[in-house]
Amino acid sequence: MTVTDRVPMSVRACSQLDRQRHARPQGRDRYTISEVVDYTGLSAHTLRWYERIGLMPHVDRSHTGQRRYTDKDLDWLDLVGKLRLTGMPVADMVRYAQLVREGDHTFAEREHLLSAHREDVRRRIAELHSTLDVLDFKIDIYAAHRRASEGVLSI
Amino acid sequence: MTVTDRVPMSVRACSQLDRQRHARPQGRDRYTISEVVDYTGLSAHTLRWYERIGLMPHVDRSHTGQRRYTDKDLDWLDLVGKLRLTGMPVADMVRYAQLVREGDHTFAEREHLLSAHREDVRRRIAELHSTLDVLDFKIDIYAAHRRASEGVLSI
DNA sequence: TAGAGACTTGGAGTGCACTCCAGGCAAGCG
DNA sequence: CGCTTGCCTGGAGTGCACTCCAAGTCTCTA
Repeated sequence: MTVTDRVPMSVRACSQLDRQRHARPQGRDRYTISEVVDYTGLSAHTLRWYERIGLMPHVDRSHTGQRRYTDKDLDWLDLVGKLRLTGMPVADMVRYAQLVREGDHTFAEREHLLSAHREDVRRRIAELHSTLDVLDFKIDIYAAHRRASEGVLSI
Repeated sequence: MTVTDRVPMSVRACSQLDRQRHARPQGRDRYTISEVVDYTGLSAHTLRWYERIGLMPHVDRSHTGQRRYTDKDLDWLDLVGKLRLTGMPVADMVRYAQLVREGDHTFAEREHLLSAHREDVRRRIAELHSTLDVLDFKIDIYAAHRRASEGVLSI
């Protein structure tokens, strides 16, 4: 019985318009953190934090210790972004990342985790639709009032 | 570029099953806080907090100072619950409550606020659908692997 | 080779939406 | 009359997901 299911504002704000505002720089396979920032829209802080909490599958480093992300990392961040959009708790994503690291014998549990989440997403879609009905109803009332006061109905 | 769009776990957990686990006690029109807790699924803490932040349209009191909610209050809490399900920030709901208190001359702004939110909800539904596609894809892979290892395809 | 700008770290801070606590009042019951 | 139960208050605490800071290192351009 508690809170917690967020979809970052940032995500909502950016989702359609600046999606892929920077296409993936093809084929280099060793991206700096700021390139990944441009690509994903996440902040560098957040990327480092993801790593700290175990949400990234071991990011490579340059000889001086700077992060170098691969195409595989970007693919992973795409998936994480999708899951995040649906409000999957970070803890669940970390669990999934853990399973991926553990190897093929965790396939069953991964499937189960994703299936459960899919059910959740379906339920949420249904909830949102039912809210849309309420919004439509309310908005219709206000719109009717506005049209009336604008004189459209006063002929 | 920041967080914040929550749908309480509580809400998601309760939404289908124990919806209306306690039907509205008809016609009394003076409900105690614990009756409202049963009806809405919100905690008493949360109900008092809603009032404190201006999300409730002035709740009546008994002669000893205890809250007495009306049917109108329950209707309002239903709407708030719907908006909350969609992850509308509490600040926005407070703004809406304010407009309602201010009277009919705020109809236009209320319509605008709800319309903007409706767009938001529609966008979120679309996002969720696109995530469903990704989940389906992933789950198919795991399921195919499982079937293969179960020998279904080894004939 | 100097300076700007990008990168590193651990840990502290932020904002949201609750959630709980201490201390106290009021009503009903044996 | 004492006891339990339900309610009241302001303010502090919680959990999540970031977000920022300080202080230092590295890299690139002029």
